[in-house]
Amino acid sequence: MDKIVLIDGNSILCRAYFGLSDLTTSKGVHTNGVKGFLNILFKLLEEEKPKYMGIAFDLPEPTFRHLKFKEYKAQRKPMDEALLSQFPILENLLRAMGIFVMEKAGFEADDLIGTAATICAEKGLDVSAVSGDKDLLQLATDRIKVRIPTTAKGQTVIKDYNNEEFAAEFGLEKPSMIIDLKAIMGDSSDNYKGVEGIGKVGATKLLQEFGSLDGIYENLDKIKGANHDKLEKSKDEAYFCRWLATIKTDCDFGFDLEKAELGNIFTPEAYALFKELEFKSFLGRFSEETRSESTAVSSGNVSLPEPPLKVIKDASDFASAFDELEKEEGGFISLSFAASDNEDGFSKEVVAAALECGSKAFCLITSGKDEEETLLNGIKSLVSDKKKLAVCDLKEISEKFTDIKENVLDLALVCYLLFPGKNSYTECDIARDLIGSALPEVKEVFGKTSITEAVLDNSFTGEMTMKAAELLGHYAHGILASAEKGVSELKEKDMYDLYKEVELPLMFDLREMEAAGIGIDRNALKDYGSFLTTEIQKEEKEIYRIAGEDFNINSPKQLGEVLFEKLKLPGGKKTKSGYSTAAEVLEKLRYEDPIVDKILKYRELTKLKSTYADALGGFICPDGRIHTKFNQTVTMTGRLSSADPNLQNIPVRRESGREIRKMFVPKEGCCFVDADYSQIELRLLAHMSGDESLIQAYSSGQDIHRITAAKVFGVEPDDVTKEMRSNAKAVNFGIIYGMSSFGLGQEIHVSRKDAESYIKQYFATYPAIKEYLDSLVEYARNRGYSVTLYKRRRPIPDIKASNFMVRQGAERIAMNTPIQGTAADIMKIALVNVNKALKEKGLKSKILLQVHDELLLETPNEEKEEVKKLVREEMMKAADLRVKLEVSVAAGENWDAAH
DNA sequence: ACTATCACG
DNA sequence: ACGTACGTGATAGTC
Repeated sequence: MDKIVLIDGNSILCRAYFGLSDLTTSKGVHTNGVKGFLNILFKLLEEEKPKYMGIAFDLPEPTFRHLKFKEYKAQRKPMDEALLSQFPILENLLRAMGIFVMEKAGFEADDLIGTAATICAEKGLDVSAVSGDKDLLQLATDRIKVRIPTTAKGQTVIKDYNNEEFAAEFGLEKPSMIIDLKAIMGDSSDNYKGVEGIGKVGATKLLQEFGSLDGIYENLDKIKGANHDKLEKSKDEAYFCRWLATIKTDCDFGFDLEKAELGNIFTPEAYALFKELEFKSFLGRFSEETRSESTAVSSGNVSLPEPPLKVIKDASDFASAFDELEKEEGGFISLSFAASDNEDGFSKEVVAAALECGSKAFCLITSGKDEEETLLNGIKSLVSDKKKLAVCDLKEISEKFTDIKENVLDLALVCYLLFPGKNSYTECDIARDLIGSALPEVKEVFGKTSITEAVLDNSFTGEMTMKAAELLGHYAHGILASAEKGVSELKEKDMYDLYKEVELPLMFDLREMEAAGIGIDRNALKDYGSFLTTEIQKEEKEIYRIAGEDFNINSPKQLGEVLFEKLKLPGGKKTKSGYSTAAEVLEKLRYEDPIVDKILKYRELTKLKSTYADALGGFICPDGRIHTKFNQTVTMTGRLSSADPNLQNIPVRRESGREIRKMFVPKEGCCFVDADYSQIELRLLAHMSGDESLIQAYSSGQDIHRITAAKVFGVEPDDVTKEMRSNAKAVNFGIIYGMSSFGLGQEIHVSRKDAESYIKQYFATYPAIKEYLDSLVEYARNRGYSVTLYKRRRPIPDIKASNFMVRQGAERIAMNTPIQGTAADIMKIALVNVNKALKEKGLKSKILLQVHDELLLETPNEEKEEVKKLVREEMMKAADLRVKLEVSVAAGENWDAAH
């Protein structure tokens, strides 16, 4: 049977707009609603595979009905400009995709859908009517299915209504009865009242008894008491509301089924618009052909003329290129490179480099280490204080450029500071975000993620190499064109120092750390893995025995069924897809059944085995060490992150996990020196808020959690119990996270009310902190972003969200980011200074890891005492605050022992 | 590609 | 009446 999907464009766009957090293109065009709309549209197309589709929009005109509506709707808040602006964008996009847009002056989208749905149902089509609210429900029949998608966190769930579902939810026989229901109960969103004093429950009861509004009034004398009077009084209003609530099914707007037939919606025109709207995730849906057809239409508009690119494959001709570049004027020479993996497993070899300066552009292609060296020396000879090297993401080859590190402008770092929170900082992103020009994506040109991969796969056939060279040329051009803008933007936002003094030198240091790697005891790791296997098998056996069946314990779905259905443990639904089996939930069921303990144990062991014991082994390089990647452009707060493997989440809290940590070992003749800031975030809170009593507590060197406990619980510091101290500690953490009483209560297992009183007491003790946190929210509200002591910014658009939950989340972020971010800044400064001091003193010690407030160094035994002292001092003096930064240092023969 | 879970700060 | 602490990354399971 052929199908038609009819969509209420207004209502779905609104729903998508409020469901998705703010999203704008680099030019500031709001697109979140359109994006959400498309998510829903694609989901519908996939689920239903309709032959026809129509999307209706309101186009009101001052007819009588609309005058009436206007009167009612005038009292609604005016629509956001950010939402309003997305209607024309969406309609254009739909038209470009060849989708039938239904609108006619003087008609509401509801009425157009009602009419189209009726016509189609009569023709025998299956109809799906899609709306973001329940207004369309009255249309539901066996033939017409009303579908209501909800968007939460980018995820779309669609609820369907036929006769049955409707009856189950509303307790009314037929969907059409919703008209009468609304007539009585009114509709607050449209601001009409219906019968005053009768709400949903009362109205439903009346309709169940009398069948319809007419039925009710025909039997008015049978209705006793208050309802009788209310109904009598509001009769006119009720009938008027029924008229308002009725969706018309006979609008004459010339509905033509043929026009609604769907063709290929992924047209070249649509592709161009998708690109313009920067919907990268959707681009993959377009075919290769469409893409190339479209790129012919929408060419990039780089703001400088692109010089012709000379490709040089013969290294003996490199010198002439360098000569020509040397003569060019300009503050920057740009570099875009392709690098292949070396056999050591972590370093790279530059195999091609595009360079552009002034009006000259070259792409130099190398083969072999010697040629690489010629290339690198040539590049570096061109760079000076007056002509800086502009690049994107130099880190992976930065060890080759340490001699010119002062004169590097890494635009990936620049753009991270300017626009944190993006998921990538490629040349394409940079050129787009800084100068609004569109560079071709690697993926579009090669269908692969990296140029090297594409080129090497094709074993350097001439054609592929030329294509790669050309692409690198575009990138070098985009980078050169973006460099000035990047610097001026940084300066305007007062972040140039942060870039020059912190992020740029840090990049070189991080690369040193990555290259150094860390030693790990391969055999111990393997043995522990085997041990875990036998332990896991024991637990598994017991679990199956108690459950009375074998099942996949790793599947939350199956586990939930066993625990809550088969074994009937108490605990209801918690997550979207079923029962929650998180440790937090299971912890409370410990005493209900011995299986729970075993599952917790099983989880602990399998986590250790799969994420650590097994996985880490796979990262050991030929040198016997693990070389993690420290990402410098990932987090929203300014922290680093570690990946491949993540060495910032190696277990420490439990003994079983610390076994893993013990396997990280220094090389022969060395020990580990581990230094960590003690309570840096709380100390920062004291400094930044200026709260005298917290500052005082710190400067007198007292146990801060104990002091807090004494003040919050109203006892002498000596009378603070263990439990009071640990609760106070949770309060201290909570403050940093912008806590809610609910969250705190959850964390320390007390009622929301008790938690509330702790918080109240805390703020009474430290009044300046309350003021400070409020001021952070106020700041973010006024400026749309938060800022750290060192001027790092984080945009917080949701601070103005109309959705309470979303806004409150943003407020917590506004409270946390300046603290967490400043701590991150300070650690970065400390890291750079420690590394500098080590070098100045000619020490051989190396920083291996950074774990947010901790540095791990590998130190020759004879340097141990000197390095301990040096690291501690450098970390302490990284920032000069009203509260002294305390650093604890220790040495050990493995990471656990040093910590 | 997304969810649930859990490791760390 | 909502549904709730901040920031990451990896795994296994499910779609």
